[in-house]
Amino acid sequence: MEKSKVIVIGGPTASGKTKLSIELAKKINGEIVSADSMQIYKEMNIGTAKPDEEEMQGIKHYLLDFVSPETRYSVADYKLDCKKAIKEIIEKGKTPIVVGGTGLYIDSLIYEIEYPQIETDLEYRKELEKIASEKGLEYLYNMAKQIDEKAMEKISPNDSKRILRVLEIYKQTGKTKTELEKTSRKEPEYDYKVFAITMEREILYDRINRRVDIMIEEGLIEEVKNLYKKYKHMPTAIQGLGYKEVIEYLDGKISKEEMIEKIKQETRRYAKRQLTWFRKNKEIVWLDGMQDIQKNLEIIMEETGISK
RNA sequence: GGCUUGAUAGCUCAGUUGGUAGAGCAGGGGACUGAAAAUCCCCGUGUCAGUGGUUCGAUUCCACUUCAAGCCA
Repeated sequence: MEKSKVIVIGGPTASGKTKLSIELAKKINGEIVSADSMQIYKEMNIGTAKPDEEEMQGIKHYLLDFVSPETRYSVADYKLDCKKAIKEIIEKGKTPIVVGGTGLYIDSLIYEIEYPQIETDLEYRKELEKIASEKGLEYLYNMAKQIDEKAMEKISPNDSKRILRVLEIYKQTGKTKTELEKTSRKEPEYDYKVFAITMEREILYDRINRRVDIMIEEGLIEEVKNLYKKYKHMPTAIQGLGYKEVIEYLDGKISKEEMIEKIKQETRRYAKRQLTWFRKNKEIVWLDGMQDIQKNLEIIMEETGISK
């Protein structure tokens, strides 16, 4: 039996993914699954540029606005949730359109990466963090090297998160990261067609700057204030761009102008990293974000062979 | 109008006792398998304001010009 087609649209922040995906969904009877590590959180709307009801134009969106900011959510969760959403859409006889800027999430999907079903061992992580602060990160780096020399060839002695992960994987699964990754990629269940939007850097940066100004006008500071008041711990949500900068401002560490500039700059850098990520995928079909939206829809329909 | 100080990378500046120059920031490239909007790695040639002079050789010293800041009229 032929695999069902799933359209995937990536691209940097502020490149017009939301708009394009909604137009596409309208045109081909599709539904949208978000692939965005921050838009999953509830009460984080302005800063994540989450589409509102009006923008969605009645198109159903999955994996948006459904996780508490207190929750620790990860790629492994995403992979499962996303597959479930795709299945649901296909069962309805519609076409799934996966849209978002989180490259890692998209890769977990299109390469059908399987993650062992385990919970993050926070105790162990704390323990490791303690060792790092007492004996230095180098100590952990060497520990990791003992376990998985091959993996460490690619990991910098300064990359604390990856060093910890190598150790955590071994502790929790008894296998090394290298061993696990040898078999983690499975045969994709669907026929993924991946697109990514790009545009001239200068124009993209301009759009980002403008978008940040709009976020401030729409009440980003208020939004963060409320979150900050309500939740003590936001393990992953707090990492959202803009959120930590506003908190620095609220704590009086930086001025409002400095805060705005910082958000803009960090967002520009983020967009650059996103582009680097998507560029790595040689199968990707690039769309020019400055070109007419109808033209991009045509390209997508031609490449996927989906009409309707 | 006179005097003083300055003019070096996109920005802020350092430097060359005369042998064509280097930091921070900005920016660029890359990595990425359970925090990923995270985390991390790599990348610095520019008429040294312009013109002329001294010199084997000037971005460096001298003169003039232009521009900027400050001070005095």
